[in-house]
Amino acid sequence: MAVCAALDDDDLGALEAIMTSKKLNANESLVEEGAPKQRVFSLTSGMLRIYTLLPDGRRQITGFLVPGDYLGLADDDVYSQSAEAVVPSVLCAFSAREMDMLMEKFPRLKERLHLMTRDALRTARDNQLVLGRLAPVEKLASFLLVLAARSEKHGGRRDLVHLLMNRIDIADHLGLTIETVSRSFTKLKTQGLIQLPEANIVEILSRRSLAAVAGMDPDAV
Amino acid sequence: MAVCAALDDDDLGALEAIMTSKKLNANESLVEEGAPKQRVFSLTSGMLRIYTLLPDGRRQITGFLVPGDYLGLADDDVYSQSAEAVVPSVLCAFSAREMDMLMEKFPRLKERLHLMTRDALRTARDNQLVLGRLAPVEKLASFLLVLAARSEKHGGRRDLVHLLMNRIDIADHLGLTIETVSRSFTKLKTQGLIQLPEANIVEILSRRSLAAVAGMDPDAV
DNA sequence: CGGTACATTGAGAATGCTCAAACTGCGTGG
DNA sequence: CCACGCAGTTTGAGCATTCTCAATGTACCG
Repeated sequence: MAVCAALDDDDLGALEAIMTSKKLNANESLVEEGAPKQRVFSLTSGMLRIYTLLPDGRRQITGFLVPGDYLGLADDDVYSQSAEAVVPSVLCAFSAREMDMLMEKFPRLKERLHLMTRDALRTARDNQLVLGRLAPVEKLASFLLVLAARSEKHGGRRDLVHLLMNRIDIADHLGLTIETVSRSFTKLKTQGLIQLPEANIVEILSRRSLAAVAGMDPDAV
Repeated sequence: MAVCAALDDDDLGALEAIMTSKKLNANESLVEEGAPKQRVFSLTSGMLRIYTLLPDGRRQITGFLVPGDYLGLADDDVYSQSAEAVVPSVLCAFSAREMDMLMEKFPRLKERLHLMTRDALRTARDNQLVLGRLAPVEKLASFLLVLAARSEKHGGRRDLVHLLMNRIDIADHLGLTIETVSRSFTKLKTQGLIQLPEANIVEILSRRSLAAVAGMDPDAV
């Protein structure tokens, strides 16, 4: 197993040399928006939520990190967002300075991170579409499809999603209240598109119909 | 004047060698989502809207490009979004292949584009906060402050914003209807925060209050 | 066997949307 | 030069949806 998931194989030796491991408990904070970016991270196991707070406490979770994801792509010298563990998590930590030096030394590592940054940008823009133009049930359907695709990519079943985050997290990610999230789950259940054997286990019964509900071209999924 | 705005001075000569100029009429399409990325662009004058469409016609404008902005940062081999001119615009066009080669040759150019990509990522995430957690008047206030900041950066007055886009564009950017956008303008006017001498000229009377309405810390502006 | 945290359901209120009409600025043609 | 039409914006009224507040349900843990 690649201890530090998904970084460039050639450079793994050099990476491991400067890496330290870090464990987080559930809901433990990792970085705070506005703090100097001294370290960057690669998530090994678990899940992180990346979020911004408004002065009055409203929260927008801009995304959830899964193993293989990198924390610090968007930031120059300060973190632009806060990050917390959703469940107990393990990360590889690197000094931001040393990582910068390593990137100069290993162009493929640099290229890899830039690829991930472009990917993150496309994802963020997809999220803008979801937040700005989808109705609640559509938002939830879209979210479940994203989670299912990730599950498949990590070797899981693409019709079975394990929700590591709770309803509050989902609501703060989709721009809804927890009640509306819950009602949206119920609607998808009633329509026969999903099953909820447990509150955080989703079985997708009809991928195509779910995609149609998500306001997408069903063939695009 | 830097013909191709805001690219690295050292590399300007090499850039100009591969560059061609392109003019667009208002509402003329530049690139379509899904098409192969054969060219990238730098906006010289005018304004572009970057957007995604849902199959049923709903539209999310993820951002507006102003002079100096670059089109193609997020894309690998296909455009991930469509782009159209808001007003008559002039751009520098580059072959994507030649630009890639130039990036290898001039590290500072590459670095510059990666910096712009990170910046775009932070902006996209800010937009997620706006779309997910702000009320209509807050969204509009936030949008006006962004435009004002850009106006200032380009040598204009920071309390005077010229809206090049129409209400439909604003609505599709903020996840609202045009009626709600219009009513939000009226509210900001009534509260004495802005004046609208013309439908597309906004005078900001109180920056701090506007920031407060936008759900931000007034000192952060 | 409570107790706690989380999720669901219900009822009423508030908000934003839909549909419709009026208003404004501007260009064209009588 | 004015009338007209057109595109864009604003305003109004009613409706649908989502949010708020409250209660109930459920699973897990000490």
